[in-house]
Amino acid sequence: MSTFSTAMNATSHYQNPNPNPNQAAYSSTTTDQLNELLDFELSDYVAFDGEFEEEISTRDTAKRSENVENNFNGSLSSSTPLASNIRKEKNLGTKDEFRFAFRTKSKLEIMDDGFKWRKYGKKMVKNSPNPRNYFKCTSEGCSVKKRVERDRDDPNYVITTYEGMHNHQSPDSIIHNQMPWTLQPSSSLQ
DNA sequence: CGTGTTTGACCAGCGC
DNA sequence: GCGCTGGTCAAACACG
Repeated sequence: MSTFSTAMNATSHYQNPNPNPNQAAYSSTTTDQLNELLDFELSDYVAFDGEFEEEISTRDTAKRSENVENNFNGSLSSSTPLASNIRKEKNLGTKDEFRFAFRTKSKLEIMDDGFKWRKYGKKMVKNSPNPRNYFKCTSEGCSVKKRVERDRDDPNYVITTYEGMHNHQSPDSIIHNQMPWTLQPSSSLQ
């Protein structure tokens, strides 16, 4: 199966097995409302099919983020506010693993995406002054991982990469019956 | 005491 | 083979 098609379903039909881009919020609220509710902006995200290239999420981000933010701030109610932000990576490998990365303007590195994560590592990476944090989903039998790091080009942005697919519902969505991937800045995790 | 974080050590992959 | 780098492990630690 194509994992990219899964990603496309996720972006167009809210069937993302992973949390994320709170597109629903985009389509139903104004920028001001969003800014009031959330102190971050989703600025970019990338769906991967197969092999993931680390550089993709930071490559040329300055230019793209400008475009994205202009879109976001100027035409939020347009029909395709995110269309230009979806990028398909070449399928360079045969791995079936689902990977999904996006870039968020946020003061906080940790997004409360409804899932429960356990931090298992922190590493300084080459060519970046900021450490990369490694998380695993704590749900039993779920091996989804995510990496979180600040954009080396613009520390105001946080790059989050999800790897794998959740085999369960978001606990938060069960409790609150809300979109499971609605992101919220979290102060409960450090 | 249970749960989650920190952090140094370890391992695997890759380029030379 | 060796060194570099990214990713993971696990013991120690912190906290409620």
